[in-house]
Amino acid sequence: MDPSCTCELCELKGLFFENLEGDQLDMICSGKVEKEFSQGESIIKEGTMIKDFVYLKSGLVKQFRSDSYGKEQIISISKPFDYVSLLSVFSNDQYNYSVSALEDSVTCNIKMEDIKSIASDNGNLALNLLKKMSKVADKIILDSLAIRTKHLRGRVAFLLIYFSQDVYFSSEFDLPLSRKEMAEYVGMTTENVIRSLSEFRRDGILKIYGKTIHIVNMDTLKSIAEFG
Amino acid sequence: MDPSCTCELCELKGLFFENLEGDQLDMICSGKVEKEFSQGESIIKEGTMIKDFVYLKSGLVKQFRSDSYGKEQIISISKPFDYVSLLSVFSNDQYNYSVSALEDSVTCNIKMEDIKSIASDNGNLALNLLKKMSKVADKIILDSLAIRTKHLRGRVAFLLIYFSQDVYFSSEFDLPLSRKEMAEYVGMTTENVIRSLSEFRRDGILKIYGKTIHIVNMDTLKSIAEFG
DNA sequence: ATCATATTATGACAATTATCATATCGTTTC
DNA sequence: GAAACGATATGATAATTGTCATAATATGAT
Repeated sequence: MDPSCTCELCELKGLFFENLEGDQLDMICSGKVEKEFSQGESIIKEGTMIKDFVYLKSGLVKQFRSDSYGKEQIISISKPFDYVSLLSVFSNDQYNYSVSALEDSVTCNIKMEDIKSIASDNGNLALNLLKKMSKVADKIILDSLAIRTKHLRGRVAFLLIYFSQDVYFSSEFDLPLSRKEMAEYVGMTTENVIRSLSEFRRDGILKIYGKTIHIVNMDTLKSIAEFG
Repeated sequence: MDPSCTCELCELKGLFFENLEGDQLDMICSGKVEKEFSQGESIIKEGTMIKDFVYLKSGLVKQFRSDSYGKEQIISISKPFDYVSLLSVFSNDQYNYSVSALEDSVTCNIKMEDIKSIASDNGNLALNLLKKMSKVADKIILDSLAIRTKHLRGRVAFLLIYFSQDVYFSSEFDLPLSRKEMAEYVGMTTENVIRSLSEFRRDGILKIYGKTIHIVNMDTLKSIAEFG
């Protein structure tokens, strides 16, 4: 094996390439390109040709698209170990969504041809991809159903809990989204996101310092996310 | 090859099993079970163990789940050539959704072990599955985003256009959903679905005879789906 | 520092949607 | 056929959400 290959040491190897050895790993390793993006930078643009299979090594990204009015809708937020160039990649030749960096991020890019050629030789890797993809797609669908049934306050609560429990593992964190982006994600207006946050602050559920959120009363917030 | 195998003649063979020959095709063929369901019958129940990979040979089905209030939400409607047991199948051990027949339907059921064992031997088949699955998941996500941005009348219009253009290929058809189910699909109340239909009738866009819908003015309906 | 600009914030009001009550129609059951 | 039931239908009203106006605060450029 190529001794200069660093993929063997990559903590994300197990994500897709568990069953990869020798020549196949060398192929991925020599063909891969790592790219860095600063906060706010565009990673993938809706409508461009798909050339690479992209996954996130570090940082946080949003996937989004424009609706028929030109307004942006956020489809999902992904952290490392989640896909980035997920769904369209195996069925389309161009991206259905855009992706951009919510925090400074690093991606690993592998040519689609390489992935496809290896997957067709290595069924276990293909099955692994299938498993991972279905999990990610499922989460997007279930989250979108969950959001749909909630009232506005519940949607904002849902989002705050997500950041606290799944992304930052703390009751205090900096929101990676503007109020406007939060609105684009949960399908409401910016004003109503702000109003919901203000109400939570007024009711002693949150402390808010600009983008910094401190969840004081998680239990109440959870019951709002569930029923309110 | 087993001469009694009928899979070779199945018009859906190309869907997933294009690249299947000899022993592998025999394995699928001898293990498969076809099942018939009458309109309204349950095909898959949320929460039960996944044993089979199921696809639809004929008919029409809905996939749905219950929200935290116990209310049903329809996730998607599938016709033949679309998946039935789509997403959860490769990542979960139990179903996240239920499936039931909107019309008399026939499914073909293949043991998950057989699919997995063949996919791990046959990367091209696995890639084919990946391609098909990502297409289906993508459609569900994009449809759900599209519905979310519309007002009530636009959602009902969207649904009617879907049935007319993608399922029945006619401007006159029998709705396979009750008004209540239509509401569960597009996220609104039954009363408002009925109201929207009544308005369309009043405005000369539709003729309605119970479950039979005749779209008289498709152009107007399309502009309502797009902007109204 | 100062200006211009975008984001956050709040209120008043309008539009949309849900809820509740009630009526009609069609189907099934006896 | 009559009774009972569920689906469809419509109106009145309440609740929710969006729109518009305006102000305060933060951010970035010069």
